[in-house]
Amino acid sequence: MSKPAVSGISDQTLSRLPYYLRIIDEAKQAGKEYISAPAIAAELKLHEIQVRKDLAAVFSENGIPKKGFSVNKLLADIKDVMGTDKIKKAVLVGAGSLGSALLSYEGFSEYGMQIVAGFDRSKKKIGKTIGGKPISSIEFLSEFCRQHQIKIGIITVPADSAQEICDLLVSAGVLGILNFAPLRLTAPEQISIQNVNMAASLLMLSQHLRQQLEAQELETEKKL
Amino acid sequence: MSKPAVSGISDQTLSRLPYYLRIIDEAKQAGKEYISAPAIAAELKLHEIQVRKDLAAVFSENGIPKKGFSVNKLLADIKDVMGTDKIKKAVLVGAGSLGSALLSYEGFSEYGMQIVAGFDRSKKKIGKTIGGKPISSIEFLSEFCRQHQIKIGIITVPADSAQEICDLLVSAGVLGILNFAPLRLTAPEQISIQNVNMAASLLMLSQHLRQQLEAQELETEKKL
DNA sequence: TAGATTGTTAATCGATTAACAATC
DNA sequence: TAGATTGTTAATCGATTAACAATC
Repeated sequence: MSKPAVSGISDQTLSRLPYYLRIIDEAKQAGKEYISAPAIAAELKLHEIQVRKDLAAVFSENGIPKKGFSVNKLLADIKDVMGTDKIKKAVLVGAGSLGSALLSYEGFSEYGMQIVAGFDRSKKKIGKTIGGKPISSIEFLSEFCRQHQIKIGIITVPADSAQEICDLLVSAGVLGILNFAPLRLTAPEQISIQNVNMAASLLMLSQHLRQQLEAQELETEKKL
Repeated sequence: MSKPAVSGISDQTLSRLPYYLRIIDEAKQAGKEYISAPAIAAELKLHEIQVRKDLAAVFSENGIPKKGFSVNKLLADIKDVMGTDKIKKAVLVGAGSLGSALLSYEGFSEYGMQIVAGFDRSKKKIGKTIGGKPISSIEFLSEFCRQHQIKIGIITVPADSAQEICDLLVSAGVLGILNFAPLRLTAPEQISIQNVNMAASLLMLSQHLRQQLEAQELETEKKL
């Protein structure tokens, strides 16, 4: 709060915050007042220096040599940066299997987001309720976003129509887009687009897996 | 196929392959025989050189100056690297809201993975079927993995029990883990762990959003 | 005081981008 | 041939890691 910081936090650091949050929260539960970078690093198998740098980026005060960082203050600052306190409303477009999945997923609120409505083109979906959220026709998307001051849109439509939906969201005043479609969307510079691609995670996994299996086969061959 | 390459592909490059695949597939649909790096780059808003390097990493032949890369051969090579052809079986542990979501999600097969069974501790879940997959007690996890030669495990349990499940999976012969719990798991070196953290994506999104909103407010103030 | 831990400044590393000669 | 596009070698950039003085 006291630091102008906010903008100076790298995406890499941001992506580690949820991990820190958890560890520090545990420390609080355990009644600890201070926690040190080496302790956190050990827990997360990260480098001590990285943790120190990350904490420095979000922490409004300084750590105390020999003791570490105030658990309570760290928690407050991290939560502040994460913006967990003020829940932001979002709409989701594309109630297919992934879309339905996300509509039913309750974990978003933990990170400051709440999906308030779903939209789809299919008449089969329109009118239904998924995960407690009503599904409406895409016709009403713009109107809804404007009326409810929606700033976040989640795109779970097929790649073909993703750009079109993106344009629609942007024209309705949405500023941030969480894109699950396997393409890179085009939008004005001030719109922030986060591409979530599980395909990539799967690829990396199966790549490593393949290497691992090959290594195992080599081992077996040697033994024979 | 002809290159030993496989291991030399960076995670960064891997994560862009799904995008390339899509563009190149479109080119094929359009009847094109060749596609150039600049063309792909323009489509994806990437740098031409990056595309060239990425393609070089996966392509078993060389591109042809002035023409570009053979669409068919590129497709074959990318698919080969992605291992999309041979579907790998996976189990999912933790049939909560995210777990159920993933069990119902059909998109994994597109990237070479198929969830064949779900496991949970809750008696409410056990015996049910989600997304066509049976949910069994965690008791039977090890046995199932061994019997079906499962090499991939998906963890969607709460952070508290994630490590325990991870250990269980590893002892049952699983080699790759897709972890959705917000903590970093410990496992023997040869086990590949991919952490999917949507929290991070959400954080980056809301961070940019906040900056954007602040910028807008400044604009408004100026006008007043 | 001594030692652990901090913040800061410098070195390393990997990925991206630039420059350029080779070639169809 | 001329020009577009390739592959390769070098420069830049950002993030991670190391080194070290400051301090509770």
